[in-house]
Amino acid sequence: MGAVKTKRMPRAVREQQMLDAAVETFGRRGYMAASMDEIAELAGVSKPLVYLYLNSKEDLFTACIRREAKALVEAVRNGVRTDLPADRQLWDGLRAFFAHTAEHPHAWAVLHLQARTHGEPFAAEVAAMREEIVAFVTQLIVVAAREAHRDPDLLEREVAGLAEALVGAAESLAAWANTADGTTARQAAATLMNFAWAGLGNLMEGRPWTPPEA
Amino acid sequence: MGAVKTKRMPRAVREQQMLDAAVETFGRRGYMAASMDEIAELAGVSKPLVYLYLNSKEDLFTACIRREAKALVEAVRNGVRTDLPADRQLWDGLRAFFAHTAEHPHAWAVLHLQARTHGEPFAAEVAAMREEIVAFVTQLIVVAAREAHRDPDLLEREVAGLAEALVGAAESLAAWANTADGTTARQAAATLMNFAWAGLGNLMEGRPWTPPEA
Amino acid sequence: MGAVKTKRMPRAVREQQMLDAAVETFGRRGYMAASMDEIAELAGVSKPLVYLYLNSKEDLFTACIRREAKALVEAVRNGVRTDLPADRQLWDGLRAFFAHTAEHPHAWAVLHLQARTHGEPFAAEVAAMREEIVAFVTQLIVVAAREAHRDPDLLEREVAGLAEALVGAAESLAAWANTADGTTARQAAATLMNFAWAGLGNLMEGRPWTPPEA
Amino acid sequence: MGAVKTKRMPRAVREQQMLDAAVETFGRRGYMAASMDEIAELAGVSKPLVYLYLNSKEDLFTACIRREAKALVEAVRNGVRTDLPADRQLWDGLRAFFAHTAEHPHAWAVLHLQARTHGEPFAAEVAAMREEIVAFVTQLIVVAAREAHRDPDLLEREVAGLAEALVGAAESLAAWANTADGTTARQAAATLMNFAWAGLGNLMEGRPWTPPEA
DNA sequence: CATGAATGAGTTTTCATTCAT
DNA sequence: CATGAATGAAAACTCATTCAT
Repeated sequence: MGAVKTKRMPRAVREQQMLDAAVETFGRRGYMAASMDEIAELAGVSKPLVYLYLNSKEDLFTACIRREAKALVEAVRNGVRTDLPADRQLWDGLRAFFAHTAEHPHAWAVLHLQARTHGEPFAAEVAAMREEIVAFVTQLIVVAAREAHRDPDLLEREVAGLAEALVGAAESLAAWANTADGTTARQAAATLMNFAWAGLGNLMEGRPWTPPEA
Repeated sequence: MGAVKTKRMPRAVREQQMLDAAVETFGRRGYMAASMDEIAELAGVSKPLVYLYLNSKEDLFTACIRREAKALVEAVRNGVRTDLPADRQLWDGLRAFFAHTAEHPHAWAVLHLQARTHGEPFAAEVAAMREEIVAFVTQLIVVAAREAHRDPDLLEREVAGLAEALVGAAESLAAWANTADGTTARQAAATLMNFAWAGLGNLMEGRPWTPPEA
Repeated sequence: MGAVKTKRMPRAVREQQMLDAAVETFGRRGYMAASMDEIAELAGVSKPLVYLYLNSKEDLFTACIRREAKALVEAVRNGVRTDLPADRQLWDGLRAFFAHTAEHPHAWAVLHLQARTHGEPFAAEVAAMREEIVAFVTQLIVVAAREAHRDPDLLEREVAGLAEALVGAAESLAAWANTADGTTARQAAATLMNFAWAGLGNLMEGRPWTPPEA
Repeated sequence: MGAVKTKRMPRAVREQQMLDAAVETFGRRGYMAASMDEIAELAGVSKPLVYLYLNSKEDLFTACIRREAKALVEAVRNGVRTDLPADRQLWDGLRAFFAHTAEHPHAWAVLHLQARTHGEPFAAEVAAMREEIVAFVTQLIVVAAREAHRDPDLLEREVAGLAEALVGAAESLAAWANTADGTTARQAAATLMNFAWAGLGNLMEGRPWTPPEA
């Protein structure tokens, strides 16, 4: 599984290999239990090279978080077409989210578990990403309320908590969805849409939402 | 801060003091960063005594998880009267949950963050507790469906995911709720009830839920 | 040569053994080149014990400097009887100094070479000791001038430099004296007395050397 | 601060730039703490080039010592006119010595502190230079004795120690003199002349200090 | 029972040094 | 010539864990 020991690679490439190895190791073992030795070996390089390029264990971890946070947000963004109705956007976003976390379980472990468990420098990094997603969801809810011709002011005090709960539920279901095979990713999204959108709709109007194309 | 150094305490008491110290230290520093030295000192005993009673760091951590998992489940159980309607039970359970996690932040950190972040032996321990709670919620949903004269079989495939999502949302909101003061604990429960119950009700019937004695 | 590996010694004793080993190693190899491994092995203990008792390499080095500086000053002090005439005091002090440095070459290397070569924290420690000795010598010169019924005010501006030069010369001769056997220690003292005291006498009798042109 | 990165310099020039950088770095940081990376960067060349020209850290350090020792001896030599009387030669030599060490503090640190602190290969190098200076001073003393029409044989056994003490005092005063501004360099020389020459004169006029009790 | 004394094994990190291009 | 890429070896420091008393 370790990369083929090719010699003399350009720095940018080697750095990505190191980050790959680091994400896997941090995700598997946890931040503290992961040793730089193991990461270096998995990356197929010597430890000094890891330090030369990434400075320290902390910096390496931060680099992992940044790369994976960016990748996750982009995956969700790319899964959504902003010209579609809000419910469709949420549905697509959820599916992209579950698909990405299922495909990159170590990255998800780093973001969801490790980064939050090891102090401010790292937690803050992930909190920023999370806020971006919560903001996206919040905006979707507001748009949905507007589409339903509801007065958004009335909902405003609830929206923050709702978005927070929705994102929390999604994060929680990610682990659940990733246990079984790919089908469940879609199912998870469906479950959550029903759970969330129907609830929201009920708040605002009263009609359950159903996933498109069966 | 450390317990008063009283000599000759019965073993059971000493063990609890050690677990108190361990939970606080594990919660504060994380499993790996917590040192047995610090725990022993905080407990007011010598290190060999910790080993005599609790065998190893792993066993000590496991003992912490077990004790706190049990305490949390009991807190939720004690907050609920099974002779009341399902929605009331859920509402009471959520409030008890948020109250307990707010009162025992280190214990909650151990269960929610540390235990899940450090490999199977510990994660499994917490998963067991979680399943107990999910089962409780699942049963509440089934009862609610029955109270609403709905065919529970029709819902069965959804119920697992719903309960999972509800619990996940609750866990997620626990951190959110614990940031501000006690009022928010209640608010968190209310938000979650609206989010969840209204959605469920919608699925089954179509009536929003409102907290009692607002 | 390493201490006999006796187990379970009281802390105070072990600490002295460690300092012995550290002084020898620092003196022999230099501060940076000395490894904690080597010191621990020479002391006949494991490295963690060295850290447990002396905290860090820096602290260990500082402890060495303090102990040896104190020992050297005390050796000189004990060699001098303050009720004797000034020249006799200087003679006795010099002999004590040369004897002590000859008997503890590693300690002298630590104080004279290593401590001054590795930055403020350490240099300051030695500078304090040196000032104590310079002050002692300065006072002897003043007393000698008074005994010679000379006006000390006239000399005041010179005395600082003279004491400094005398101490410097002594430090320099210490290495020279330590090369050969014990006899040379006495000879070194005699040489220095001749060098210094005769010069001082000349000064006080009003026959200073004056620089050419201006 | 680093030399301007000009391409294609003749080897001799590049080597001098490297030595400049090395002397500064060794003087500032100490032999062990100085890293080849820092030296190469300060010299404005790549690390392999340093190795190509100077072989190893040890060789580089030795080259520094040799160059600076030679420079110091030459500075003293050039400051002295051998056709003048001995005391004048000593006075001029001391002034040249203090001036050179004040102007090249890093070089002086390398010679006086670093080289002597890091084992035989280097200490020997400096010892050679020192002996050259001691020999020069010894010869001056002998000449002075001859000028004073004294039998030099009588003094022979003392002269070595006197020269040693004089040089040691000078080395010691170099640090002292370099703390304040240029004026003190001259003062240091004067102090030392007074100290030394007067003492010598005393000796030769037959008024040596004699140790008590034989 | 309780503890001061002690350590094996492992951690992160740094550095002098060398190739392949 | 010149350099970016790469590493073997070792250093300081920590920690869970155990005896001897």
